[in-house]
Amino acid sequence: MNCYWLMKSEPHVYPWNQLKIDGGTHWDGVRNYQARNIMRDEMSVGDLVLFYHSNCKPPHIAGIARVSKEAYPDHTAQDPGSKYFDPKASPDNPRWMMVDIEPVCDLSPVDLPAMRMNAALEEMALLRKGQRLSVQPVSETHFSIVCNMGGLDKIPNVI
DNA sequence: GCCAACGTTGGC
DNA sequence: GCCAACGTTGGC
Repeated sequence: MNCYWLMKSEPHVYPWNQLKIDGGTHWDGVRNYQARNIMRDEMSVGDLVLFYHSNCKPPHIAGIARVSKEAYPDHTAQDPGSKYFDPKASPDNPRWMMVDIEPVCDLSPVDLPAMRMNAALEEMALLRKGQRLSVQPVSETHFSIVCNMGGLDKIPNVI
């Protein structure tokens, strides 16, 4: 079972700094089945997450988070006032799930061009053409390399 | 702002 | 179950 992930957020929607201020958050609003299935079926408490800022210049990984709660129904799907409302979601069939994450440590930003220039990251899902998944698996090797590029000597030890 | 690459929807 | 139309993502 994979233990390393990458999750995307647009900094003007929910930036890394906000996660640090909040001390943790529920990852609501994922409306893609593949991403949902990863959260629902594969993520465990303690798994580490690269927190990626998309849709900014340059896109970059800003920090490391950890999964602090396993998947449970995303209540925003059943809230007509939410922009994530889904009329097909119900208490019987919540349809969408989320996990909780909390910050672990900062990285000095690892930006996308730098990652593209690193041949060892060539196979990383994030760098593959057309890859849009907002929640994606990362191999331990790739995770470790990104940690190094972000100024850490190794993957942080987290329970 | 453009647009390629996806994913989803819904008529048939 | 096919697939055209449409919507979204997200780098550039």
